[in-house]
Amino acid sequence: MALEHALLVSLAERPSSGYELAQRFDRSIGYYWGATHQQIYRTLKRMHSAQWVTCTLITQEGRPDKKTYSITTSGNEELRRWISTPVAPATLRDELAVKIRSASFGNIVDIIQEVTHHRAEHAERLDIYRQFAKNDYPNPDKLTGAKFHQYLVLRGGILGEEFFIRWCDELLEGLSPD
Amino acid sequence: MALEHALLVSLAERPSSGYELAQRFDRSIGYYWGATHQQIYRTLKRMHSAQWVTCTLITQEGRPDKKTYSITTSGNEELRRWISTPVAPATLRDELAVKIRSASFGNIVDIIQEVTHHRAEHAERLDIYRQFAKNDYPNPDKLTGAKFHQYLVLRGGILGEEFFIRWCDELLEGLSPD
DNA sequence: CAGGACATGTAACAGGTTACATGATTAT
DNA sequence: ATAATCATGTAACCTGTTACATGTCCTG
Repeated sequence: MALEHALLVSLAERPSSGYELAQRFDRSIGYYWGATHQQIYRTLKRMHSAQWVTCTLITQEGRPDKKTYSITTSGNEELRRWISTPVAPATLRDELAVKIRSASFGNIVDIIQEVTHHRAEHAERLDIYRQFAKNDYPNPDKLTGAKFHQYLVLRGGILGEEFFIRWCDELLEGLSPD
Repeated sequence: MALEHALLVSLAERPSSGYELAQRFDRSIGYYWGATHQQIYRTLKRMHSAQWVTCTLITQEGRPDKKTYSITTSGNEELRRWISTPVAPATLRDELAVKIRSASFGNIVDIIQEVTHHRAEHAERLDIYRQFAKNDYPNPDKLTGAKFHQYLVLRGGILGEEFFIRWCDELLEGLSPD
């Protein structure tokens, strides 16, 4: 399961609370592997039972207490083990495709509208990613190590949104409201 | 939920058994919305309770009996309703991205090998889709109706696999075994 | 004073995966 | 003989989503 390992990587980079991890999953990591805070809290608990992480309660004043998780030696081992274990290549899974296939059985105008909306959302995400690339990785050629790997993932996000937009454009070109 | 509606479209095209639907999900439909036979049987049962489909037991000789499902009027209504109800745009979800991000914490050679393997699988799928396009849709400009919509979905599959391959190429160019 | 940030959680449910089970016919 | 195709299912499990719950501090 990738969520556990995504959390392990995050914790290997720096110890964090569930709340902080959830925020990082909204930015950056979550761009290719989403998770809600509930999922994260639940998974952290399981990882704690497995002793992949330790948990320290930090009492704070003026703010709610928090729990800071850190990766353990056995968590690091698990991460290495997982990295060297092949996973299945991703498959596309877009509900829009199901709708396109059923276009003849419904209202074509509604479908065109929806494709337009999807295109806009993908374009918005692409914009965010490009901003991100510009601000955080201005000189990608000079990057090394973890930072460079993060950049490669961001590139995946950019190429992915470009693909979605191109497909939406083909759809809009092909579908006509007759 | 898209699986129900993908099955409704399939049944709107022609009445089928769960087994036949599972096969079509291996080909064509499953290229963008996968489902195992267990999922399909379970979902058909639910759809039957909802009266979106009718079920006829066909006794066969020399072969196991089968159940043929057909879409009902209320199933057609549900399909139309769903088509006109917006769904969220797809998000990418690739475990490979998680691995790339954790590349510094594991064996880089293993990761390069895995990217190579993913690239090969995506290239294989792309090949299949292109064959499919060539055989089943030789003159896309002249297509109309449902057949054209199917072609547009296949285009999505082709563009998607091209994207994955391009990303894998960037990864392989960027990652070096030091 | 309202709303957002901080911080963690329970509970119910929906959807997807994996393993196991059965059993006839046909092709190699 | 062995495997593949046809055909349907149960059961357990894992993952993901949605709603609800609590309570403080800070900012506008």
